Amino acid sequence: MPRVSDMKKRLTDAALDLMWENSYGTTSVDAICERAGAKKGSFYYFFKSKSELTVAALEAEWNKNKANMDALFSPTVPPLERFDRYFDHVQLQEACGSILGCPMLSIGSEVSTQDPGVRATVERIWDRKIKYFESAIRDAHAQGLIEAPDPEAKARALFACYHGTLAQARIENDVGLLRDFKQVAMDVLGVKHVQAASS
Amino acid sequence: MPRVSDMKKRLTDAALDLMWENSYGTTSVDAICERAGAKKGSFYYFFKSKSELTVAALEAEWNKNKANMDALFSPTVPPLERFDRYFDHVQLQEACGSILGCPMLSIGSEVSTQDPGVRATVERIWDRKIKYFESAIRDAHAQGLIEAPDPEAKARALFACYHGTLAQARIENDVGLLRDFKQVAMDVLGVKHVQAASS
DNA sequence: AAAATACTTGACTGATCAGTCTACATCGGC
DNA sequence: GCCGATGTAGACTGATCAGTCAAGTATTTT
Repeated sequence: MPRVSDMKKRLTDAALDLMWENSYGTTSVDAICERAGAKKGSFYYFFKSKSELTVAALEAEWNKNKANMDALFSPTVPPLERFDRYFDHVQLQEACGSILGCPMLSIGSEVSTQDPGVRATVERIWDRKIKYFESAIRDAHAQGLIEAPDPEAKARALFACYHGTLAQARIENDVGLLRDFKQVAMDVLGVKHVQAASS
Repeated sequence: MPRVSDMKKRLTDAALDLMWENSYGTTSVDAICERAGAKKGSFYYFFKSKSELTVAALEAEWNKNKANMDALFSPTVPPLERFDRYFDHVQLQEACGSILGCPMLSIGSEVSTQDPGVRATVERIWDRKIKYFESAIRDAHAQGLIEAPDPEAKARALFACYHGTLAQARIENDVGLLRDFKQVAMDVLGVKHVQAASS
């Protein structure tokens, strides 16, 4: 066995996988250990509880995705195009498996009244994501592309719609909703209709 | 004890309460029994499993709300006003406690990969709710109030946004999002902006 | 080679889980 | 007054749960 173990990562990966496949509440420590190839003792060597592990797993997942978000929402990209690229990216990821947004949403709605630590983490990560939306909206407003006197509120509203669509798409196992979301986003942002006509 | 017991209702009520306060997965049969003042035997006299109870509870809740939905979405009401009234109604209910939409959403995202029976029930009830949206959208389109060549898709998109906002409002414990949703709904529907000015 | 560090093992505890079972109570109908 | 139907009571089973712990094994440091 190596001096520095990869078990911590294996545990957080396993946890996120299982919570995505099932749910936070129904994912047991035993199951996480089994999938990670760990024994109980190892789990509690690294983490004090399932809650603490979840926090670590979510933060790790965020860090993995941050660079990508930075690129997609780069100020060098025209503001409305940032959303375009982002929702394209989401749709692509969603088509073939898990992504940060979705396990976070299901975990979020599940623990919102239960686990304060996990809840705070989810909110913290969401706030960071909303920041990307917000600055893109502010830029779009400044360029006169949209009318958004309150970028923060607009960002939050769009984020909520986006998450709802993500959740619905998952529950009904229908990517169509996600495919159409780009247009919905433009509507919510208040962009003048560009009829993506059939020819 | 009366000939006909109210225990069935007490059990479904207790179940929905607990699932709203916590979640589907973490709500145990024992806890439901305790809250309903029932013993294990009574529970399994009425229901074969937690899953079956949940289905019954959701259907019962829907039936309780159906008349209200019919009134709010009555064809006698101008189509866009139906949404206005509905989201007002939702906001009011949400401000002081539970409502059908929300426990259904959290249960839905939780069991989407687990319990097929509950999942099917959630989808069935959602489909019914979407029908209200859909016909209002079709009417609005017919009256030239909005441009919606595909009312079903529009209804589903709006429904997803609505649910996302509901979920977000709950998680962040912020009714503001819900208050603003009427405008977002109009945007998604494609209604020309009516600036609800500050005077 | 000894000691310290970093990690692993798996048995164990006590609580809680879903679900079963038999015995019992209360009622309307006769 | 008794019978069948509708419901209730609660002990019990075996599985699974989160979390503990003492003992062990590599690997690096000294």
